[in-house]
Amino acid sequence: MSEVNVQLKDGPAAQVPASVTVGEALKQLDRDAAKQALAARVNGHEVDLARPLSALEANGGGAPIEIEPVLPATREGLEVLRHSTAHLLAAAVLDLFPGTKLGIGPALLDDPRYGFFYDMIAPRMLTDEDLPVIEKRMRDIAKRNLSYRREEISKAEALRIFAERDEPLKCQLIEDKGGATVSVYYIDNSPFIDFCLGPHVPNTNRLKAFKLLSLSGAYWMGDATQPQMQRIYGTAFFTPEELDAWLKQRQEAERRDHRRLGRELDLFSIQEQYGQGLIFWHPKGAIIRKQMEDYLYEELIRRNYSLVYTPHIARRELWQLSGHEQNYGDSMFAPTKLEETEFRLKPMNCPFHIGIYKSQQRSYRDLPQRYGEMGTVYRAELSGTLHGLMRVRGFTVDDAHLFCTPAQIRKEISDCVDFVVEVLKTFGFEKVKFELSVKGNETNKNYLGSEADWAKAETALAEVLNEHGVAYERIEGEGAFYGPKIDFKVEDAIGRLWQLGTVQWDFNLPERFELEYIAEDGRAHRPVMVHRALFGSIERFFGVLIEHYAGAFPLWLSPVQVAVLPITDRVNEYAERVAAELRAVGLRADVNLRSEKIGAKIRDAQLQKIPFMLVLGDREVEEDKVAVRERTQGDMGTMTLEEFKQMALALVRSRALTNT
RNA sequence: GCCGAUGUAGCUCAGGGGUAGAGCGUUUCCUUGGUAAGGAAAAGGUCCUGGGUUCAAAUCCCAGCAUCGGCUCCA
Repeated sequence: MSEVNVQLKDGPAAQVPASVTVGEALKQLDRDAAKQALAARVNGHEVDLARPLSALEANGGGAPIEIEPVLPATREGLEVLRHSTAHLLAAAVLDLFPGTKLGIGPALLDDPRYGFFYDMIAPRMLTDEDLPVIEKRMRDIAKRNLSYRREEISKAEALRIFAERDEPLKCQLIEDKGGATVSVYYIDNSPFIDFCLGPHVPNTNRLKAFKLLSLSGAYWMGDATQPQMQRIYGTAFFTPEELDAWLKQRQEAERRDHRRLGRELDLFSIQEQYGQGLIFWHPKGAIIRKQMEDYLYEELIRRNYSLVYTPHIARRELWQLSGHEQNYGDSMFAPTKLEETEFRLKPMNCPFHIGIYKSQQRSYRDLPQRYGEMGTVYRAELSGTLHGLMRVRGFTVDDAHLFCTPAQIRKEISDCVDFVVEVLKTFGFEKVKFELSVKGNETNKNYLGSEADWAKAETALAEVLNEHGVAYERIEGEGAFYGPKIDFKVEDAIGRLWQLGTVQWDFNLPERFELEYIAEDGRAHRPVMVHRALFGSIERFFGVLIEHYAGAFPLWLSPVQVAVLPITDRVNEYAERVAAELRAVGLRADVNLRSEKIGAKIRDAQLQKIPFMLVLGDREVEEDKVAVRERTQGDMGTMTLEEFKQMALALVRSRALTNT
């Protein structure tokens, strides 16, 4: 019998019969690893443990076959586990609902919300009540310790098998993706078979900690014109402890939901009777917004922007000239007519800023022109997409448009990225995802601008990001049709990514509006235009901010900065005087005169996440001092009111993120 | 817009074919206290809206609206 040399990666070697499986070979090399392994990498390729070595390509020159276990607690291990659990889910559904047509069922590793899903079309619509039943069946199947069995068959054979089982979606996948031979996976003694590359765990009893999470619709191939399938989401871990910890963390995260905190802290509301997706900023939310805007205005002026204000509606022809009506008309509110003239609400501010640019002839000496505005826009978002402050129909963009010469644009973009980084730092965002979105090769997007334009712009954007030491992901096909852009996104409490600001290069509007400046040569030239937003939508930024701080804002943003808490009503007057003095220097102070014990007043202030409390009793009046309690540090002892004011004002002025 | 779920007091939620429930909050009274809940009483409801079934609907059925989780979209 022929023998082959095998070697554990970075480990011992051995000689084994060529007929053994990968798992058996691994056992010879490392008994412990073989026990734990979910799959293995053989010469760098992930395969099942049950694959015979003879079926895998031998190395030339007698070099040993390299085997590496795919272990739990690794990304690859988790992927195998979750992917196998998705198969188990499909097996359970097929068992319970014969005739179900399978779509796709991948593992999800980078989505903090879910671990896997399977898309399918069941003979009847599934409901939430089916999930526990399906989950139970999954457990039953898992306990039967059934094997995941791989087979390699010809494409024609695979098509025949899946056609026979009336799996049209699988047939389409095989047609689209399959080579001459394809691999299929069975779960033995179950009705399940899938067109799949693998690898998978050897058998179902490796799946011990999984949970189905939710049911939703999903379009086949992600295309809204295709039939809608049902998607079941779930997650899986190696141990029940890991699963429990994850579920618990998820619950914690839900407590940080900005919609919940918005209500509890009285920051904002959305009122059904006034309209979906329209935000009411309550006094406490509004004062935070004011701080955000003040900060930004300060920076705009410091960075030599010009502030502008523009209208909320404009003649329809403007949106036709700008191209918004043609390209985004579906998301614009319908026109409204006045004395034979049609107007439309603005979905963007750019045409207005262009109007200001065009209001006079521009010389190269006037450039760059940087127009900044908190511009409120309205977009007809589909009802199903609305989400708290994150996705709304009316919002305010901290919008700016830069008009410059080609020679200036590199510097302008660099300054924009610098600005972005500064803003994110000021608000304490550390985990930010930057994306460089560039042209793709889709045919449905009618890209403007030459290849050379795109290449030049992309290079400039990439270089600027590198210069600022910003890690980014390059995404093809995500660029706007009119130019490449830098987007940045942050996560909400449960890990959904939301886009905040953007820096976009525009090849389109300067052409459409025939923008010009007179250059040194005395002739008219076309300026370059950049769109730039930092918060993006102030509403969305606020929503993300609420979740980021779980409502416990830094002092400078806190709606109430100081809660003045008299212990007895003998000191109410002193408390009022202290609050008045705080307000006189610009600190936001509230006095709690309720007939409650000090513990209750402190509790109220803590729950409202007020940064500082001043506890005032007879002793403080006597000494003319205040007893300071900080939100997280607790009792800080007494000091004079003057000392407290200086401390608080210093924290506010520096926009400190913590009070230590 | 599409698929699924949900809609009961200001908030969080229980209940359920025949007087509408709790906790928190609110108001009033008592209490004047030293670093996360003092006591008592009261007020507070179109049980989302509209239709249907029924002697009787908040409860069952249908439709609509809104919200939630996704999908699609996202300048």
